[in-house]
Amino acid sequence: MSKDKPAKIATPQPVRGTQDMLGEFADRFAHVVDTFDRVRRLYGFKRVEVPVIEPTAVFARSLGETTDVVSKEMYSFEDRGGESITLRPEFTAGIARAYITGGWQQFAPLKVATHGPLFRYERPQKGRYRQFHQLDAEVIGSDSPLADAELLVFADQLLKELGIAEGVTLTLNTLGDAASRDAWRTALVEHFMGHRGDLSEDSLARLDKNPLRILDSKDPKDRPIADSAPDIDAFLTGEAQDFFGAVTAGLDAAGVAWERNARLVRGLDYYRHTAFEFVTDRLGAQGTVLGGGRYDGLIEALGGPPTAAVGWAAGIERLAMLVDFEPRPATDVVVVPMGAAAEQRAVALLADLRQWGLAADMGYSGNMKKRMTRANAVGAAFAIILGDDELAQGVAAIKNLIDGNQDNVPFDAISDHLTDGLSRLGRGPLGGWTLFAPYKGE
RNA sequence: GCGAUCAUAGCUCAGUUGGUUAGAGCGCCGGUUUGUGGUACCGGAGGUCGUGGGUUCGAGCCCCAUUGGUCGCCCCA
Repeated sequence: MSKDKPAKIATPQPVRGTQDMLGEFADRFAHVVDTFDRVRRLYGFKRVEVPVIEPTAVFARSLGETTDVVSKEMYSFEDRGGESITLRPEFTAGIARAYITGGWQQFAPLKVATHGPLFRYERPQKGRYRQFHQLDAEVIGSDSPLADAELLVFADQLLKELGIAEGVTLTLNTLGDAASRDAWRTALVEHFMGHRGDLSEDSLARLDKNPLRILDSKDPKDRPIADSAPDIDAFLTGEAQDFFGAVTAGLDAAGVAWERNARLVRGLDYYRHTAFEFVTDRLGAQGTVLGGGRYDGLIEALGGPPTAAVGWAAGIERLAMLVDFEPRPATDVVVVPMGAAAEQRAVALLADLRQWGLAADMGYSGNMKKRMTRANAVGAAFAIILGDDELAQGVAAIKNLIDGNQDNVPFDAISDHLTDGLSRLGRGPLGGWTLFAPYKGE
């Protein structure tokens, strides 16, 4: 080992497509989750937690072996016991598995919500990560269109409370029941076969794997062929038609705006009937902010009893990017002690402030000037200055950092002084958010 | 898996056809103000120009490779 040139330690880089969040984006992220958690209670959805890892079969069987997610995007590995384990690429399959193995049939119809990290081995780009995060809501064990409608009204209210509903539209389609879907699929394959030569390369591959996906192809070559393809409407059974009608009637009754998009399909195999996406043009190539649909066949495909279910998921990062907000300053009051005696008294005062519900802080070190500078930098409304002079008089010097006024306040009047001052400034006593968007708080 | 594009200080960036000691703003530290922040002025620290090769008398700049970021295709939230 050389003494004058120690080998430089190479810092490990973060895994591609993962992100560290600090400051503003972390605040936005938390705000999305907080809002979801509040709204979800209004709709009676229970919080559930499910594992981040599942046996690979949970996803392979439910999403469809040929889907991209399963065939090339899963983080799978063998554990020490030789079992194939996969980091969840979505929530629905794991929740369906839990429903079966946990005996949750007894609670049907069951409304559950969760959120957390998901993993997909994809090329990162705007609004797309290898570890990403979703909000998720499911209604399991009901074949009523009221469940579909309720879920959509829930999603709509969530987006409104996040203040992003204006740039986002709900697009809706039906894939029909199994019989409708099969008949439609056959007709589509026939139609596309007739135009084989004119299809894009990607769509030729889709013709084998998932012909429905040709319908929403972005390739201009495909558009005329896709646009002239038959809609599902002609193939819908009477029941399927009634079902879709009931869903849209529910939306209309609840005042939720929607658009029919007959070209909207879903990539995963398990979807039936209702399929929907809330889309925006503000996220580059990633238009979908929240998506889902009905998946009546999934639980059976996992070996459970025939069970109807609907659900949706929303990308937290994508929502967080759309949210337009100003974080409220995190600290209201900063305590500035001078000298050892004052610091002891200040520690006691700091504990009181926090117990009164004020967002209060005190630096670990620094002279007065430094501490005042920091108090200002964090956006505090008040600095409480404690030195020997104040201790001798039994007062604290409280400086209003907004208008610069300073008062000597007896210790027993500090609480009232601060509370009054904060309310005059429009700051509530507890940490919260001041939003441009309508947000009513708890 | 494919394509485009970028990489210079903690951050955002400038760097002229290749030419001495690589610059700015912000931030940080110190001072003007040894008990007072936000404005102003003065000073300071901080960079092996992503990494490795090559061309050249000479490379931040040109060439090749590699890694990473960003954006797009596929697919998806």
